[in-house]
Amino acid sequence: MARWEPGASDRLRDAAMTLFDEQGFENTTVAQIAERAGLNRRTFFHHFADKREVVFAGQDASEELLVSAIRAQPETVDPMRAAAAGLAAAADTFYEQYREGAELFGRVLAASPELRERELVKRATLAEKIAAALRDRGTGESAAVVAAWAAVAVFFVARNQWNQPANRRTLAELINSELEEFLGVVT
Amino acid sequence: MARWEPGASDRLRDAAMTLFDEQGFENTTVAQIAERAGLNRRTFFHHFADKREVVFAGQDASEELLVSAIRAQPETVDPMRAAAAGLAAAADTFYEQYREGAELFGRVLAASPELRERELVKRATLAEKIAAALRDRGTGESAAVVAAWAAVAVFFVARNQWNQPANRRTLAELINSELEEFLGVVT
DNA sequence: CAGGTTGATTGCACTCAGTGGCATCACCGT
DNA sequence: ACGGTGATGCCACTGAGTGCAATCAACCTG
Repeated sequence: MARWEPGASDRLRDAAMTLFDEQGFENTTVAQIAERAGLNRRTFFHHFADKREVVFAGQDASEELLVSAIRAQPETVDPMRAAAAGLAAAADTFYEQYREGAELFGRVLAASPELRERELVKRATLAEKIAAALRDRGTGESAAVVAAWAAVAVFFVARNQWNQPANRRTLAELINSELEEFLGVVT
Repeated sequence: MARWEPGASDRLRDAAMTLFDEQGFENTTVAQIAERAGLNRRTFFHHFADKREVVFAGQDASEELLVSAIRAQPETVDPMRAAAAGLAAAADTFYEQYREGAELFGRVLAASPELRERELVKRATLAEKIAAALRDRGTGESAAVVAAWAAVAVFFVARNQWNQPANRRTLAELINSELEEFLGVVT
């Protein structure tokens, strides 16, 4: 077996997710992950900053899309609808084909407080990006931050519903209906 | 010196905050904190679950107040205003007297990504409590979560402004003005 | 006051995450 | 063939967090 097998990151990620699912995040050591991927422990840390990051690998790919979708919204659309439209666009392109992966991801995440903590960082950076895009559209400094966090909350509420096995609606649909439900109660 | 000096937790917390401020969070070891507090390293972990928790010690004291203030709001008040009123009430009682402490807290937090990550967990549990209180008032399941996160965002935006040295307004005032600015742009 | 109970503190040994430095290897262009 | 580049491997080290058992101060009870 050649030492230079391609796709080291992917192999590490697959090994990690499988082990996390089987044994739990805390009961899995980085050494085990590396061994299953046929790599060295040290190599794991060349690919991922820490043990938690491997779970979220490649999730920022959708973010330029998100931001440009927000910018593409007409000036007349209010900030929350603009942000939600961006999230729905990103969801359509990147989420709909991942149902199986999303289930595994959700299961692993739900089982580990440490991973849920890290996910909150992802939420926060997402909210920051959205807020910046909203500011560029002319929304006030503070209102942009609040609207961004509200939109992110809409997104995650929708994603939870989308992850339920019984669900048959698309993520974008769920985002829009959650958004309207929220806007309905605050006016 | 008796071995049984009272206030071990407080001493540990003071030692930790001072050291974090002087040297940074990552450059400070638990052993240093314990030594400065005149205690053993192991004792630190009997008082705090981990090195990050010491920074947030005693912050949940205001949460019953928050929840009861939300419940005390008239039925006619919309969810976001109810949540913000609760936050303002908690702010009035617990924050206004801590200006100096809040500055130190803010400085330490701003200097450490690890601590900001942990703070997001605090935000999330706060949002959960608010959402539960809103549901009890009759707000729909999903809208309650979104409104809660939006209210929490309002709170933290306001707290950031309140922490600025130039600021002269109370935290409750800032919460209300940020809230109205947000509600103004989403309608 | 002796003796027992309780809870806070201590000490030790251990696992494991994460890091720094350096060697090694595969591959690519010339 | 040769030098460069980047991915991988090895080793040793620091420090967080844990499990377990011993110790000690204070308090209670008879």
